Amino acid sequence: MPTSFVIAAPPQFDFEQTVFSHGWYMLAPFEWNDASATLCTVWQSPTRDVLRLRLSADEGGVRVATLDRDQLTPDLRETVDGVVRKMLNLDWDLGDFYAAMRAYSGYEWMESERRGRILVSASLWEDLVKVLLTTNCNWAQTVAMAGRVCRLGPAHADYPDCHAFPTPQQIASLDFDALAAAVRAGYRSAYLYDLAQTVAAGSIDLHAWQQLDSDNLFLAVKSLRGFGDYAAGTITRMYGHFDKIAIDSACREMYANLHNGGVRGGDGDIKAHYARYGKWRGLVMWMDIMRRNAE
DNA sequence: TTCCAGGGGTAGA
DNA sequence: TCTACCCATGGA
Repeated sequence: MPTSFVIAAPPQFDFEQTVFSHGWYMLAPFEWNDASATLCTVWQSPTRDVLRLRLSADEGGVRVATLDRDQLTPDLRETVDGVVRKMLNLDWDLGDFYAAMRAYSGYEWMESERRGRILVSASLWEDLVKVLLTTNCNWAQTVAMAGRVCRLGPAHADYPDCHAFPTPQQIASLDFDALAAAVRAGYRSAYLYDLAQTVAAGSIDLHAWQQLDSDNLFLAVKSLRGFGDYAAGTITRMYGHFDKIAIDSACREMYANLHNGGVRGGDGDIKAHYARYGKWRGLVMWMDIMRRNAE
């Protein structure tokens, strides 16, 4: 029997706008159910229980159903609460963003549609892996590679096809050739293995990274092998810093068609265009990509 | 076959 | 700092 509870959300929160803030909802262990408008995921608790969580919109905020429990201990409920808050970035206050954007015509929809909140994974480690898997490949390949990585994670006791995302220790403990064959991520496999070993060895503290300011988080991500300006800019945006522009092929295509008459501009042109939005530039750029994709 | 996708590392200038 | 080239993978 499932049990559920509601997490209060800020007034600017919109569940589906957050879920669809980018393609993360398509990456395992996330799974969107269109008929029920629910986001399901599989999550491993600190005590190594593999649980299925189902998130949905609720009048009070977000309803969280734990499908494998008829009740939760206070400790487990607090931990689940924290993970869901993190995934939906419920602690972001976008009021200043909306207020700043009122000075620009053409962006009224951001506030009226309660856009700007971005879905992330249960852990920074998982987000780093997934960002790495977006580099230099199309989206279908990213989805496939993320699915294969997730299948290396711990399986649910009663649903063997349900896997939580693997921990760095689980990836690091694998033989590299076996990992590469299982994931089929090409040259990215070496970067994935490096990251897992670095985190597993305790050489970097990803919990501490989440307390860093924008510049230092950007530099920390860029210090990892396989992570450049795009990857670092994407991670900083997902973790609440918007003063960087993560330029990739989608950004260049969007800029050409939305702001430059169909003509491709240089990366410097793109940065110059978004500089007017100050500390919000990265979020405005991302919203432009989402708007372009929706056209 | 060739190109390229939600890029990054490296060598050489 | 900038450019050219290379890097596995898989779909178009």
